[in-house]
Formats: sequence, structure tokens, C-alpha cells
Amino acid sequence: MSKRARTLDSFFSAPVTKKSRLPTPSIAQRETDAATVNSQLPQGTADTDVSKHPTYPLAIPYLPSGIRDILNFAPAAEPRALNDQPDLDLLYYQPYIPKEIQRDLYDFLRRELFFYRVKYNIKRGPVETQINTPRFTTVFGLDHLSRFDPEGLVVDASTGRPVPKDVYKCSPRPIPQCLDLLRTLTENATGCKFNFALVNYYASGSDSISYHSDDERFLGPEPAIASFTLGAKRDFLMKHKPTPEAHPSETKPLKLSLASGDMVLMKGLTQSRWLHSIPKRKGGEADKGRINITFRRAMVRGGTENYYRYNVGDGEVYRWDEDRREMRPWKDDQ
DNA sequence: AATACTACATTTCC
DNA sequence: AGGAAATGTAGTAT
Repeated sequence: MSKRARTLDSFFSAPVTKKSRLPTPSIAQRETDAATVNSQLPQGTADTDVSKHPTYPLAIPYLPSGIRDILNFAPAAEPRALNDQPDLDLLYYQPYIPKEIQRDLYDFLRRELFFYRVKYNIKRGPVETQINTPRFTTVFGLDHLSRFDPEGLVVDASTGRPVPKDVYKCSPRPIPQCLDLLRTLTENATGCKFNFALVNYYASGSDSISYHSDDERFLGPEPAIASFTLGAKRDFLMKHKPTPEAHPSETKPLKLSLASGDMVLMKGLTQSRWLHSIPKRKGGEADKGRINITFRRAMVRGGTENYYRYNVGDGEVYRWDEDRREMRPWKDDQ
């Protein structure tokens, strides 16, 4: 019908020149589009185009051309290798995102993406406790065993046949164009492959993530994870995992002060042998908002289930409120 | 894929 | 230089 026709129109007209100051589609229109039309169109160029999918609560605008043009100059710096300690294998780009677009990209993503504040239960022994994730999260992507067909349907990666809907408990969402451009760019610069984009928003210094490693059951051995910072500077702490031996490992904890535009590529044995965290911080720049984007490659369906469980969950949608300058629960009738 | 709180020690800030 | 604030660490509760 008309919405499908409009999508095809924008596809066929996308490559030609377009005004750069056309208005962004209204929230109401984006919601309608996202609920009715699939995406994974060829990556167009018009500033009015949007990424749509039935799993999106609302459509996500394409990256504005002004940002996209400058992004093609990334990485803005050569990486520094951090591998002077046992099992440590990092590339540190300071920065990766060119300075001229760091602020615009941060503002764009905070304004246009939707986030969640996930709650979940863990049980340790007999006691079950509820965890309130101390950060805003969202995720897009699908593991190596599946892909989205051009209609946005989840199909088997090798046969191309539809994956029965009870294979995944979650509802996988394609990576929107604005993040997929950065994903491709990062693949080309690093030689690594990624099929997931996780986005965290640390609203203040009281948002954090405690020490953890990214689970190799989902990512395979020696996984590569690219982690971007936009917005406020935050400390990134790393420490070697405790070793079985009684004697202390000959490694010392590492502190990286991640600034806007920076990218850290964790690879080799880093995930299996080291822990990392973003600790709470008081005052100064670290008490302002920070967006973190990580790209990774999930190898198995369990990875997809896990990432949606802990980064989307089943709670309400949050969106950035520019007037109140904070994330607020988003009601779809507002 | 834990996080929050407390107490106390140590470091950094201004 | 020195008091305040922030941070680090260990233990505990949920």
C-alpha cells in the first residue's frame, strides 16, 4: 500500500541529489513507519530517509550527510598498541572519530535512539535478587548463524530459509543505517568482522558497569570488540583476572581516560584474561553523559538471546527529552 | 554480564 | 601545606 510504495520511492530516488535542510520526520510518522514497514534497504543518502523495522518502537533517521561525509575520514589517528603486559592486546585510537563531528554524532545518537533500563534477577545459592542495570542500554544485530533478508525477516544464514519464530525467544533487530555505517568503517579499518552493535548511555557519573569480561561462549576464542566513546570522558579500568597460583600475577591494573571520539579495540587474549569496568565518578566532566558503542561478532544463537535479554529486556522504552535534558519513559501516545 | 552500601585507607584536588 | 573531596579496597547485604 502507500507506505510500502513510499519506501520504494525513497529507495529509487535516494542516490540523486537532495536538499540537506529538509525536516526530520515527525515522531508520529516515524512510529507509524516503524510499525508497518521493514528496512534493510540499500544505504541511501537522503537526509530524510529512515531505518525502519517492525521491532523498532520508532524509525531511526539515517545519519545526516554532514556527519557522514566527515566520518569517512576516520580513523582520525593511528592506533597505539597496548600489549606490554601478559595477555594484554589492545589498539587505542585517540581519537577515531574526527573532532569536527564528535559532538554532532553524540547529539544525534542520544536524540534518535531508544534505550532501556533493564531489570533482571540473579540467584546465588538460595537467594534471588533483582538487579537494576545502572546505565541505559540498547542493542541491534544478529549472530553469525542467521541474517535478515531484504524484507527484514530473520532467515538461516546458510539456507536463506525463514528461521522458525520459536528458535529465538527475543526479537532481533537489524542494525540501523546510522550505526551500520560506523560498523562497516570499523571493519575496514581493523580487518575484523562485526554483527552486533551495543549502545550504552551513561547519564551521569553514578551510571557505571562493574568489572566483567565479554563472554567467549558467545563470541568464540580471542574475540575482537571495538568500543567507542562519545560525550563525557570516563575512566576505563582494566585488571588481570586472578590466576590459579597463589602468587600474584605480574600485571598491574590499567587506567585509560577515554575521551569523546576515542576507540579501543580489545583483541587476542584480552577478554579471556582481563576484566574491565567503568566505575562511578563524582563531579567534573565524568558526571556528564557518555555514549558507548561496541561492535562485536556473536557466533551462536545464545549470544543473540543474551544480548537482547540484558540490553533490551522487557521494560519500557526511554528517549532523550531535550527540554528536560534527561532520558524519560516514552509513551507511544505522546 | 551484579550492584549497593559501609568502613576505613590512601590519593588527589584546590 | 593542609583540609576536603574523591578514589581504592575489603567486607557484607540484597
